[in-house]
Amino acid sequence: MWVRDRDATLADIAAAAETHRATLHRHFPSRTELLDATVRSCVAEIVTATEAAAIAKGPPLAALRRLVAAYLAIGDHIRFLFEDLAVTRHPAVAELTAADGPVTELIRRGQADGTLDTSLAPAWIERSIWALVYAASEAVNDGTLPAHDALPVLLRTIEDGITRPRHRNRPRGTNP
Amino acid sequence: MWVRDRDATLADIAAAAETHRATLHRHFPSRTELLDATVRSCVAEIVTATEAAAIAKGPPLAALRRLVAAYLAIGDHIRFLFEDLAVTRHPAVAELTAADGPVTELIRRGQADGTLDTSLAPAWIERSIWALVYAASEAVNDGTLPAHDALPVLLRTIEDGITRPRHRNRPRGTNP
DNA sequence: TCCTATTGCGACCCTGATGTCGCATACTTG
DNA sequence: CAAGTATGCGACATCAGGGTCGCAATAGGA
Repeated sequence: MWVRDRDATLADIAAAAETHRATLHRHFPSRTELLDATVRSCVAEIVTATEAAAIAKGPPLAALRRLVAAYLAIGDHIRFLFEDLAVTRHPAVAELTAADGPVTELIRRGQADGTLDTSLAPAWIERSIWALVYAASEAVNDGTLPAHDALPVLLRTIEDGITRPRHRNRPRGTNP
Repeated sequence: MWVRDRDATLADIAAAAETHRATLHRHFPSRTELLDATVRSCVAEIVTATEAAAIAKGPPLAALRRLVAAYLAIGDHIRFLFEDLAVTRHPAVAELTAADGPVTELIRRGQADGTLDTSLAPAWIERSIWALVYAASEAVNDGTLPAHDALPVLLRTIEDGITRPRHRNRPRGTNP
């Protein structure tokens, strides 16, 4: 796979790509440019997924669920961007998370219509979603969480936390 | 501070410790031994905090709250251990998270007494707690979340998720 | 078929970081 | 005060990894 470990040598990466180190240098003059390109590619993937989820339309909670599902589906990319601080601090990634973007807007909509907790700051809600999506993806990746439960479990955790439900009257989950 | 960046040169670390690189080598022959020692120290800190929270005693939810508060208080250490994959994979850390330890036991107790959701696997609950504690610590660290709200906000998120409360009848939080 | 672009491959240099030593200088402890 | 210990300090060896180059082989298109 790609740059699984940031420690990976260019030789390792080339080997993983079944090519030669020199060839790698022909495409990406320096190591940092390779990293940049990879990061940008991943960020683009996430942006695409976000747009595909049509966040701005429909009830906020449903939109949020679509978004989370979309993110979980590209968990590899999410993990790559957030598993390494040096990558996470990359401008492109920082912009993705820090910015007051469409996700923040969605959260505000959710708070406005009474779906989401207004006592939590949108920035924190957004961050906690990222954190849980990352955790779920990691869990799926290392086999702790079966892939087919991952989404409902993740949604349940994000929406209602880990305590026992007091009353269960809202539909949830996307699979039967 | 310590090994804030794993990329930090030994010279950097020595400088940060206001000492000389050679002196560092006298204490820790190799770089990896230094890392080991630091990781072990952090893990020990966490173990101590866990024990101090007296997890095994009292109502599970209250115990969980004590635990989360304790973890948040040593957020620096938690971040250090989890912000870098190479560190996270360190045997000592892996043992801390993967093991079926006292926290897992606490979660089982919580599920048994009806406090925690039994539809979520204990391993997942444990992981999501780590993820949210990490996220909160990070948020406090970078100024996104005011330090004084961090704990109640974190507990709220862990326990009830991000959706609007249907009924609020349980006391929460440790500060007025 | 021939021409061109791309790749494989090995050799090379260079930089930066690690690890080692020897010595001079405090600092503490008896 | 004296001995032993820890530290500051610079010099040095080593080495892994990044980046460059030239050349042969191959593929692919006109």
